[in-house]
Amino acid sequence: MENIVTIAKVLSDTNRIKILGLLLRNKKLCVCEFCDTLNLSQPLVSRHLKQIKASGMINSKQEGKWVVYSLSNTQDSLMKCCLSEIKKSTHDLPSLVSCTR
Amino acid sequence: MENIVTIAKVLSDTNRIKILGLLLRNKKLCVCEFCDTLNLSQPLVSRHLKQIKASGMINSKQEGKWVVYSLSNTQDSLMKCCLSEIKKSTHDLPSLVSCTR
DNA sequence: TAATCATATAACGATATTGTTATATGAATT
DNA sequence: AATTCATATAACAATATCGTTATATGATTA
Repeated sequence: MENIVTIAKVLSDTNRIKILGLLLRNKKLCVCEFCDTLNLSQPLVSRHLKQIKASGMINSKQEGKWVVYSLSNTQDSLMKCCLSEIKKSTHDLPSLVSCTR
Repeated sequence: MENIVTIAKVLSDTNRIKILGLLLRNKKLCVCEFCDTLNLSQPLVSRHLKQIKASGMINSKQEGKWVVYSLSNTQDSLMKCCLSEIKKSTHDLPSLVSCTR
């Protein structure tokens, strides 16, 4: 039951859905790519990423100056189901503003 | 995307999960049965039911003195997936305290 | 029609969440 | 070593949510 609540809390915010939607279409993304693509402030994105990560849905890795986030490859059936729903419902996200440095 | 957020908000509270869990095992239940079975106050249950109903997951019907709630029969794939998860994770709910009048 | 029963709503305090601005940290570059 | 770049954290106001107590509503029963 706690697992459901945990996932549900992650998915109960539009910006976090968008972040996950972007990750479904791009293997790995750094923080500034979320910011620039979704037009969200950097601290806001950082905190959302932290919340999502706490649920186990994504993980992060330092790569040079950047911290790169990607989807965890989960076996959890609810997560898989939710991710497929997110993919369907985020087809209209702005196209990626890449971090080119 | 709003559909996901709507469902997620419903599922982001343990008591609402329990309410749905009870409804998965009992076709129709009146408010006092939720209260007595889950040991929750009547106003709290009423409000949770109202929130769940607003999402379309359940519906209600006046039956004499009672208002009886039941699951909507939805085609929504996310809802179906979530309900099946809730069923799995609520196997340990207290046994129903029926309304006997 | 008055009383009772079942449910809904209102009002409240406590806590959580969101987004903002300011600042800290930590890695790379100069 | 100092600066710059990318990210994280802190502090804050605004809003939302949870659970409680008190009360209103609406249907049944006496």
